[in-house]
Formats: sequence, C-alpha cells, structure tokens
Amino acid sequence: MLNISLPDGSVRSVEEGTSALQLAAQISEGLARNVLAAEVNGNVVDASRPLPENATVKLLTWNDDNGKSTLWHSSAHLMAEALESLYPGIKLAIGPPIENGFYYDVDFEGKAFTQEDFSKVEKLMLELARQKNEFVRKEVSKADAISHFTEKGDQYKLELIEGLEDGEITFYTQGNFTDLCRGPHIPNTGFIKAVKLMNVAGAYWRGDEKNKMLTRVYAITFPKAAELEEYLVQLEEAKKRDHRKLGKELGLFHFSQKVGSGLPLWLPKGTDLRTRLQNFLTVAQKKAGYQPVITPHIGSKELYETSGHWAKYGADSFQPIHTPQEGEMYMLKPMNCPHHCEIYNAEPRSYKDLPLRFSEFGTVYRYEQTGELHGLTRVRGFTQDDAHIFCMQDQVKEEIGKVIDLVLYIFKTLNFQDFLAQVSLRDPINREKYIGTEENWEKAELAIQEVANEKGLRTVVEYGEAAFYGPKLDFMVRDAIGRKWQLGTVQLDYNLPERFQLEYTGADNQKHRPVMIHRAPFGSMERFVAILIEHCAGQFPLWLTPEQVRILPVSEKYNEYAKKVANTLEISDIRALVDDTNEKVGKKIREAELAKVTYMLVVGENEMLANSVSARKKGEGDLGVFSIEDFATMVNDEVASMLKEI
RNA sequence: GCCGUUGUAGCUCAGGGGUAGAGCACUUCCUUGGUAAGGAAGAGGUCAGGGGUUCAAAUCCCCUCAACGGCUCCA
Repeated sequence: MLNISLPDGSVRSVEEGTSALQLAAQISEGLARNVLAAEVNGNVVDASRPLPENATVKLLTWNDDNGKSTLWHSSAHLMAEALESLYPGIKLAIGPPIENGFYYDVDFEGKAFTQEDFSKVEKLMLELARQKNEFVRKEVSKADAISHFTEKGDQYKLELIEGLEDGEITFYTQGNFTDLCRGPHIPNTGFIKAVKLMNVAGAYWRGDEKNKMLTRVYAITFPKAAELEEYLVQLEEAKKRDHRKLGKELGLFHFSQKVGSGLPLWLPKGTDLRTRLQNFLTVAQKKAGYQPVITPHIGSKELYETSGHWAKYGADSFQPIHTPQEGEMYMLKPMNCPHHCEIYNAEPRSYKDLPLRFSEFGTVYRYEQTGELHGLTRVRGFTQDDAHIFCMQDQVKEEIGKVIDLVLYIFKTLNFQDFLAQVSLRDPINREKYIGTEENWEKAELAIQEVANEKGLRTVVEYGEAAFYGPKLDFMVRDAIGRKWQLGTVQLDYNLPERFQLEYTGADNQKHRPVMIHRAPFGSMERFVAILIEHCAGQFPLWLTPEQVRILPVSEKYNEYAKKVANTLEISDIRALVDDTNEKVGKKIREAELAKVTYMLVVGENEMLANSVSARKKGEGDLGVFSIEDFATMVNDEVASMLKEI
C-alpha cells in the first residue's frame, strides 16, 4: 500500500501501482471525469502514471492553470495529428501551450495554409477527439528517437533530439500520431470538446530571424462547448476597449499616412487629456524634488558618439541630419539622457548638491521596424516623462524607493491594480557584456530587489534582461487583449557617468563619479494614454476627462441659458460644452452617453426660471435638480477626492 | 525587416470586368421638444498609389505604401 497526501492535509492509502486517475475515481466519479493531470511532489505528470510512495498529490482540473495548459498541450498534439492527416508531408516543429490556448509551428513547405483551411482542421480535430484516443507515453533511446524521425524526414524534431540527453527522451502517441514530447498529457482526447483555430502567423524556427520562417497556427480548446462561446464573447468585448478604436471614436489622436507611420497626431481632446496627465505628474514631481529642464529635439552626432549610442544604435536610427554647409551632423534625439548629462556638466557639482533630479517631458524619435508599429503603444516619435537622478552610490536605494513611491501614487490615482514589477538583472553566465564594476553591479542589483520587496511589490526576477549599463525595474501592465507592455521604468546606469566624465566633489575634497538613475513613471505619454484608454474603456476619471460636463438645452430657446451655465462652470474650473444642435433631448443624451461624457445637464424652462440644472450621470441616469453652484461644488469635490495625496 | 490578411465616402461596411452603394456623421430646411436615435432635401469617392492584361479594370495580375495578427527587435 502507498500513502498519498492530498492538498487538504489528509492521507489516503492506495494499492501499489495506483494512478492519480484511479485515486480520483476512489474519491469521486465526478472528479475522475475532470482530472486532466496531476501534480505529484510538485511536478506535473500524466494522471495515468502510477504514483510513487509517500507522494503529495494534487489532482489538476480545468480550474488549475497547470490543468489548462496540459489540456492545451495535448490539443497541440491533436491539431498536429489533424494537420498531418490533411497535409501529408508537412514538417512539425514545436507545439507548446500558451497563456490562452496553444500553437504549433509547422513547415508547410511552400504550401499555403490560410484561414480558409481552419474549419476543416477544426472538424477533423473534433472527430479525432471523439475517438477518445489515449495519450500513451513511451521512453525511447536517443538512437531510436533519431531513427524514428529520420525515417519520417523531420529535421526539426531531429534538431531538438540532438539537444537532449539519452535516457530522458519520451514519445507520446495518440491515435495515429506520435510526437517527441516531455509531456504531460491528458488521459485521452475525449476531454477536448470545443476547438477553435484563432489565426496563422509567421514565426522563425527557434526564434532566430536567421532561420527559416515557419507557419505558426494558433488555436484554443475547451472541455465544454459553452466555454468556447464565452471566450469568444470575451474577446469581442476586449476589442471594444482597444485604444486604437476608442482613440478614433473619442477624437483623441489620429495617424496620417502623409505625416508618416508611427507618428501620432494628437487631436484637441487627446491633447487636453495628455496635458492634464503631464500637469498631474509635474505637480507630483515638484513635490518630490525634481527640477524641470528643457533640451532640444536634435543633438550633434558627437554627443551620441560620446554616449555610445551611435556605435550601438546608429545604424538602426533615423539617419543624421546634414547641414547645408560645414558638414555638421545632427541626430534626431532618440533619448534625453545625454542632454541631461551635459546639464549636469554645466557646472561643478558638490556632494551637497546631490541628488540632482532633472525632469523633462522629452520627445524622442526612434526608427522602429515597420512591422513593430502598433497604435500608440509602439511609435516612432513619442514623449517620455523622463528624468535623470544623479546621486551618490549610498543614495541609490533611497532614490529608487522614492521613484517606486511616485509610480505607485500614479497607479493608485488611476486605479491600476493589475501590474507586475519586473526586476531585470544580469545574465549570470554572460557577465562580460555588462559594463561597470562587479561591486557596483552587486550593490545595485541588491538595492533594486531590496527596495522592491520593502515596497511590497509583486515582483518577478528576469535574468539577462538588464540593460548593458545597469539593472532595471519595469512596471508591466496588460492591454485589453492581454498583451504585456512596459510602462514605468527605473534603470540604474554606470555607463553614462563614465562616458560623460560626470563628477562631484566629495566631503573628502576628492572627485567622485555619481550614479545615474533613469526613470519614467508613465514610460511614455503615448503608451500610457493607450493603456489608460483600454484600462478604463475610454471612460476616463472625472479629473482627467476632457469633457466633464455637457449641457443639453431642451430646445433652442434655452441655448443662451445653457451658455450662461457653461460660463459659470468654467469659472469654477469645470470643463463643460453646450450641445446646441437642433435635436431633441433624447438624441442629445444618447450622443453624450456615447461620447462618454460624465455629467449631462438638461436645461429648459424650469431650470432657466430657477437658475438651476437637471443633472444626469453617465450610466446612472437622472440625479435630480441642483443649483448651478451646488452642482459645481459637487463636481469639484469629486475631483479633489480623486487627487488626494496618499 | 520576415510570414500572413486587409485597403471602397469623415466613420462602420455592402458590392464587384460595362460610368459607385447603404447607415451614421456633415450642410440646408421643417419642427421647438424634458432624460439613449423627430422629418425632408442636399453635398461628399481617381474604390490606398503606380504599372500591366482587356474593347472596357474599383473588380483580374505585378510592384509600392499603409493598417491589422504574429515573429524578430525595443537605447
């Protein structure tokens, strides 16, 4: 008999050779029907494998992330089986589960595979799923594995096998399909009840652009048909929040092919929103001891030779601007740091001056590859809410802490809760690509991690993601369709102070080198506004929204009174517009609701006589009658409470 | 940059080898209204750009550009 510990702390005795699936059946028939895999002593394995003695077992179902990914991994095999049957001779590469579903990279060898082919693949997959074919695991020797795939002529699998140790190679077979696979898999294909191929895309073999581009087929499966329907509805909902769609509908920004791709034009309402965000941050930064500076949009090529950016990114930048005479060369500013270094160098600095914090909403231009451009999140011209802090090494930790506070204040004010702090450190194997002393790096990496923990951030450490000049702390946020974007960032830099020979005189009357911290709480105005739009589905908080109030006269006879109300509100710093179109109130309300205006004020005979307004809140409806002054006070109080210090 | 898809009015889209369509938006007129669409008329397009095939191209073919979904990249 074997003793098996379950997550609730209980221990069960089962016969030797019992699998997790059989264990489930002993607990309940219903559970057994839902078990997709098992976590045995912390490892996810096939539910059909015999359990070892004294194992701690967690039965995984669709409600567990590992259960989901097991189903999707098995679904990838199912899709491969279907594809191979429909397109004999194709070569399969890899097919892992991903966050939402799975994909398989396939070499169709010149044959086209498009969306039109999806339905027949889906149909065959469901047909194969209904056969309830078991996933059978088999350990094979390296030699046997090689001969199997040599016979099949699958160079991708052979390449994968090359990197594996003999003795750790396993095959999984379901129906007529066998794949090289570590597993685990669901018991049989019958668990897959709904299938949807999502899209096809190109993907380089092994993620290297020098390699052949394969066809990546994305798909998702579910254990219930209803869940697929639900998922598709969810996707549709997410698309409604897309900042590109809302930006157009709300008149925030525009792209013109004539101006150039990746170069956003900010429309009046978008500019209003963006300016308000800038002002908000400017006030917060002033309190935090930042000094605003302004630098030009171009800088001499020499500046970037000094910074090292020319050598590293020169070829991939907008190319230098040549002057008509003299042969001078200037570059569009791709970052603000070198300029700020020269501001530091404008006068001799003492340790008493540090930390110095120079801030600038600095517009920069980067030549992004055409395929990279994406709405406002990836553009060629954008404005960083940049600042550089110059401090002594023993001030680093405190300064990072203050930056984190600033980022958290912003996120809290805007109600961003779902973010992850990514700590980017050196690649432990490849240390020579980083510049700076080992001692400083260690201090810096430790400082970032310590502060992040002290501030209670939910962090994930990524090795090898540090910049070559220092470690980073990035605040990652998701967009409407689940893509991750970096917003706020804090980066330590030991490189530029060296290259620009930055110095301060210490208490010991000796010259010392300061540490430089790059930071941008928003990241860039463009990306931040994009994420903000998606975050609040275009319904901006009252303090930020361009149009807080719309006044709706019941008929043209009350347009004058409506304008008077607007003027009164304007004096109280409330942003109000009058809808004086020749339409009925119902229509005006509809328009205002669709434009996501927070407050609507209906005014007519009654209001004009009583010097009042009939207020209505978006999504909530009629609020009743207010005097103009009371309404203004209410709005201003609401705004003030949103911007309270934390 | 690479793979794939798409490009028709300001917006959302239908159409499709034989002189360009709808709804919304816009302009004018009627209507003067009370909490999510009042009515009528009008204006608006070199069908992304260029080249080709054809008696005839928005439609078929090729190239370019852009957008979209990914890959690679992201100072």
